[in-house]
Amino acid sequence: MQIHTDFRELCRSHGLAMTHQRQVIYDMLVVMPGHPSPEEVFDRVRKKLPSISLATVYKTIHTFIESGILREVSPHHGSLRVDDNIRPHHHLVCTTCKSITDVDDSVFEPLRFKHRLPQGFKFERFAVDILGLCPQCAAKADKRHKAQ
Amino acid sequence: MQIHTDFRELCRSHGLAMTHQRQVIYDMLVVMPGHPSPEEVFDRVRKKLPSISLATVYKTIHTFIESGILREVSPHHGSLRVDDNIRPHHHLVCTTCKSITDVDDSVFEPLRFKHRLPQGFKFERFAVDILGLCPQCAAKADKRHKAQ
DNA sequence: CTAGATGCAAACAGTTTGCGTCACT
DNA sequence: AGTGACGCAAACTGTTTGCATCTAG
Repeated sequence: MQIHTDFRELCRSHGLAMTHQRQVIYDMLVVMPGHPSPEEVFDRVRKKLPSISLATVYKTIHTFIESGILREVSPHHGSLRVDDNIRPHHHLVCTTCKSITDVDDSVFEPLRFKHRLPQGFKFERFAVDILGLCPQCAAKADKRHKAQ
Repeated sequence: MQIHTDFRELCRSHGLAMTHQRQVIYDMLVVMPGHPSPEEVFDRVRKKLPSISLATVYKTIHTFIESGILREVSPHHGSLRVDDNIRPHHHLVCTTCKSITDVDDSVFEPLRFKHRLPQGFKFERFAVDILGLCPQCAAKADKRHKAQ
């Protein structure tokens, strides 16, 4: 499923040091179904590496995310956010500052299924995040880029 | 923007008791832009209602969500979830048990913008959640429904 | 040899809970 | 009058940090 079969190579190509812990965490990650939380990863990695600490799992996952080896499922974990907008709409989400702005659902063509959903899933609605840089963060990134 | 202008009526139609705290929280909520967190709501409500407690704000927001007056922006707050799938895909999310399953992005026609995004927003990618009931939760809900 | 990774414990942030009191219906 | 809402403090869960030690490059 992954392009890199060799973890050592994967680390090198992303500028990361290769450690035993990282190897075991990564191997576990790609094998666990359903998008595990750090705690779940820790519980399983622990069985192979009894002395590992939860802090290391967190740090490693963040390192993987920053280097692009992994993604987080959603930019919205962290805190409950309230939506009082009852009209159909989607969210413009800044990947840097995490700000959320509404856009009307007419910004794009209605979503149309091409295939059936997996058997037994009872569809309710879509929630679409349009990820990118908000005007403020885009401007800052631009400046930083020019300065270099 | 809201259909109900009268909060007392809104409560009645959702089977909720009307209290001063709920009124102030609700008024604040619809006025605050950018999908505030409970803490942010608390900070502002406090200025009008100095004796209110954070716990009440949390309880009230949950009450509003359960009764359908509000929604949460995302079903994914709470804990970091890791995604090792580098292929374009979307997520089937169960609104009851919060389980997440991947579906290939070919389940529906590619998203096509109809209008431009707001000026200055630098688009990166979409993240689509397909919300509904997973097979297990759908089956349970069905049983419960028949039992009544 | 040295920068950076690990493990531990303590600190934090966000959220929930138990319980006595108070207020809507 | 009775059910449920409120306020407070304490408990909990998920996450981060500081620091001493160890290890990959």
